[in-house]
Amino acid sequence: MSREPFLPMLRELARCYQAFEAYSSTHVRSLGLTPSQFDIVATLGNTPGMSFKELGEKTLITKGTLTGVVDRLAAQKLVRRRASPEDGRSMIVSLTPAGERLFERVFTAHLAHMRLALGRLEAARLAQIESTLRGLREIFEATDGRKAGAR
Amino acid sequence: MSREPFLPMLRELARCYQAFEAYSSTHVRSLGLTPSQFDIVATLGNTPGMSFKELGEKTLITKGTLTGVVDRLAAQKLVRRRASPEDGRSMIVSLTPAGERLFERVFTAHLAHMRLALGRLEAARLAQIESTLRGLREIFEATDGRKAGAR
DNA sequence: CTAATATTGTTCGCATTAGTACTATATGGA
DNA sequence: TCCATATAGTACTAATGCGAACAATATTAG
Repeated sequence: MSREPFLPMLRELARCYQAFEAYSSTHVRSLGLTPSQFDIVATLGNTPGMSFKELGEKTLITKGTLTGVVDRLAAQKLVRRRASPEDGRSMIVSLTPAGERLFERVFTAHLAHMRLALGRLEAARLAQIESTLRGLREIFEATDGRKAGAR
Repeated sequence: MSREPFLPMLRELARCYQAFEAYSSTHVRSLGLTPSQFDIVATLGNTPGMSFKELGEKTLITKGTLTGVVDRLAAQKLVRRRASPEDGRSMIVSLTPAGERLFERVFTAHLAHMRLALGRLEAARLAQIESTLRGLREIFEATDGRKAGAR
């Protein structure tokens, strides 16, 4: 068979992320937003707005997807686009007043929901988990996938 | 602001999983499969087949999605459905001979690719990461999201 | 046995996702 | 200046992904 010692760990990574997503997104959807829409509203809250590029980096949504998600939020009058005064290629996305109100309501509720699950974890434990995750992420980011055949 | 101590950890969880997905799926796609298709082929490899329910549980793909993914694999003659002899509601999915050949080729290549990134991690370190992830997952699974308002 | 209930897989609607090609604009160097 | 290249966002395609409704079959209460 395979006998690769890292497979159980990878399986647990996928299951852990799925469990987080299931816990978080069920609540987000009950508030009337998709997870992506929530990410965007939460990221734009209490900011003067930002470019698609910056918004994509913060939310981990690729630009092709972002166009569509912002389109649907704009159709609901929750965000607005305006041209960047500095870069003719760039668009600034920001919350409308209705978007700000939604942000206040939904972000607070979602924080409370997450606190339900994670509120009992101590700071040191949180830091340890975060450090473990960062270490693993850096391994993937540092590995050059192009030389897949190399030893 | 928020000042929730768990937010940085959640952000790192999302980034870590994304980095894994990016590393893994780029390679899988270069082999001609989508990540979901690869998961299914890898799960069915070296088995006599299994029901949609079991396949969905192992791959973390929900049943509604699974129908479509299996449809597309079946259109490529890589998997086949047959009725379960035990349960009239249930379908058994298994690899065709072409699917078996694909499994051998693609699974081996993907393991090598993952070994590139993770091969240097020691067993103890892997176990520690896995344990951290399992602990976090169990917190999400144990928390009843329905009483979101409760203390 | 029979009605109520649960489970399995499919279908549907809607939204996201990655990848690629494309347009418009910026930026660099000759 | 002018050209080559890089970058920002959009358009497009194909494939997930989830939730809800559905038909067929199984299970259980009575």
